[in-house]
Amino acid sequence: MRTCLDVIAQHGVVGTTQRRVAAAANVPLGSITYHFANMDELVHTALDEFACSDSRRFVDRLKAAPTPGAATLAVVAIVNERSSGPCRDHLLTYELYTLAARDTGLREVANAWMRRRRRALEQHFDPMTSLIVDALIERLTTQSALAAEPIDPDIVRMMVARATASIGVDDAGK
Amino acid sequence: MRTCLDVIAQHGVVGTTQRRVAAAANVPLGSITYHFANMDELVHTALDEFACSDSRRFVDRLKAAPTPGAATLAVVAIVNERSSGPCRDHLLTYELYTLAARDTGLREVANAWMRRRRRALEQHFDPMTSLIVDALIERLTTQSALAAEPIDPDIVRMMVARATASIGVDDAGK
Amino acid sequence: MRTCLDVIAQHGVVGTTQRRVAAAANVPLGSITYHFANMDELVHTALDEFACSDSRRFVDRLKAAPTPGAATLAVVAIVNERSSGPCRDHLLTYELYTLAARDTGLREVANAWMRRRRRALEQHFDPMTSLIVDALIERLTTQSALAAEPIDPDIVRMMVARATASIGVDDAGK
Amino acid sequence: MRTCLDVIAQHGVVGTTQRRVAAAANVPLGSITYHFANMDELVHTALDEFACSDSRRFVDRLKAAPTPGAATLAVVAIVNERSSGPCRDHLLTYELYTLAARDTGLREVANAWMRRRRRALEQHFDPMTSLIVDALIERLTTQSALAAEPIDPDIVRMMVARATASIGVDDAGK
DNA sequence: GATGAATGAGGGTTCATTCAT
DNA sequence: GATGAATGAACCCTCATTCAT
Repeated sequence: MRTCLDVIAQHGVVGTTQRRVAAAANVPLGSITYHFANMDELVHTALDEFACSDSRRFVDRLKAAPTPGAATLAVVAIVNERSSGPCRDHLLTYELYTLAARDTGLREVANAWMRRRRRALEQHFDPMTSLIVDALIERLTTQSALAAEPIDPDIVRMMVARATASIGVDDAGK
Repeated sequence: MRTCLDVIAQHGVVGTTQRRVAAAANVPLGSITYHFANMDELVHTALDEFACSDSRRFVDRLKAAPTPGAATLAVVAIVNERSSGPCRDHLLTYELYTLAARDTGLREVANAWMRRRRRALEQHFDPMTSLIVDALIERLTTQSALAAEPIDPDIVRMMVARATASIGVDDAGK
Repeated sequence: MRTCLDVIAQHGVVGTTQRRVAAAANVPLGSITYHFANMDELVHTALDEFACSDSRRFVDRLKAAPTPGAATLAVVAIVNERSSGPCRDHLLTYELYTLAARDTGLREVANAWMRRRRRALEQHFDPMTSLIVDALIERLTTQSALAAEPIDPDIVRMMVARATASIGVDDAGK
Repeated sequence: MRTCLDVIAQHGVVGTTQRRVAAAANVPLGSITYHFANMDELVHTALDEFACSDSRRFVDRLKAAPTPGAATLAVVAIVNERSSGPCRDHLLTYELYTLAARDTGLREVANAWMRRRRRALEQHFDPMTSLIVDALIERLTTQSALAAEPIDPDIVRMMVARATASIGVDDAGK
């Protein structure tokens, strides 16, 4: 099952075939169609699991932060990790988005995923800031995935600080 | 050529075949392989053109804004339009991102696209704010594309205002 | 077992699979291969039973006729029933013929079936007439199964009368 | 195309696959699906052609007979040929019947075929006799195809004579 | 004895690509 | 230059059959 996600990450949904998954997982070809009625069901199940496990990691991380400041650092860490490491998660994220735009079933998966991330952020920040921070995380990840060189961690820190700082300012204004 | 983008938007890169494009464009099948060496080249060319024309519209729109306030309004308008209308542009955007994550050639196309958008924003905002605003635009667009109901325009206005407002505050602090 | 015949009648031998039979009979899939060594054996057994029960009905019916005239009426009734009702029997008959033409085992089944029918007729008619009547029954059944509208019962009566009448003439000549 | 009929005759519609037809015809596999949209279309087309050419031979033969007596001899000849030679035609006939019982498109093909045969007979005999003779032809053919040993030509002659003779008798009675 | 999970061969079909016209 | 007929590789999927339970 995780193998399927690896195949999707490597070849894209476009290049994900039963044969490739079966070969990568070292299981007979027939077992794929035996356990999953459809090719669609296979991809759906795999991406669903990805969305769940990925958001769980995200949520756990933010839950562990005691203060907004710590939460900010956690966000910075998340972005930096994604920027540096292999972009498997980022690739899968975009495959999910792309399919979700057309497949009603996956749409709810993607929605739930975004919702969970936002809720985790809202434990530390107000809703608007949370959405902005979430947007920033994704944008920075995308940028570093596409850019030739990784983003400077310092810049990431500054950007996240700026995005979260606005609350303080805003709250002060109230 | 534009027909190809329509096919991609409708069926995804996954479901884009020479036959479908040829049929949709009312051109003979052979002409596809005649003008484009590869299937990849066809998709590449089409998405390249999309990235150019889409960013051109974006840039023109911001260039027409005389003040940062007007630019803010322009951004709000852009988000609202994308949220309400058919999501063709959004679909193509994600197809582009997804392919770009794997295809070196398209990566540069996507990079250039993001760069152009950011530069357009930087005519009115500082670089960090620009990136945040850009992130916000994309996030809101994605959200409305996946959500069942469109986002409330008022909320969009408030969010963009918040994102752009931070500069003023920040600048004031300096 | 009767369920298997239903499946054959509905989908043809072409579309008869163990899964379909098992599902239709509400028995576990494994029980099919457990009781029948082969798929062929299953079909063979089913068609054999059909041939037996079908010819038994035919024979009983003719045996009940006291005179050649009553036998003629019985034949007319048989044709009319087959023409009007659901063509399950006719479908199975043709599946049997088609398979028998290639399968030696089923060939004997089909032969025995035709023999029994002929013998039943020969209780009332001479051999030649019996064969002609048998031929007529089948032809009329086929025709009504393929035709859009059922055959007029009156015509059936006349045709059968004509076919059987020849004996009288023949016998008179002797 | 004729090769397809050969494959059907040899393996039955059950065992007729694109690969087998392609191999038998010495054409590439792709050409099958290129020229025929469906597997069904292939079989339909092939059986249609068979029905046409077979009935044409039948019709031509009867048309060449100058008198009812000559027609009777022609019928006997037809039955005898079918009984002795390879049963290709008989096999195809039954495949056609079996499929026609379920496929609306082929049903018309089978109907037209039977109609043409009957019309040819009606040039020499009255309608009822024609139908009886037609039935007899088919029954004798079936019988010889399924029987171990071929039918005695003399018996065939007598049976056909009996079937056609009835008219004379009947007409005399009027 | 009875079951159903597992297998892999083979099915129809789609498709990018080639090349004679 | 432009076309579409032709090709065969590869796809998803169905299925009879096996065998551990």
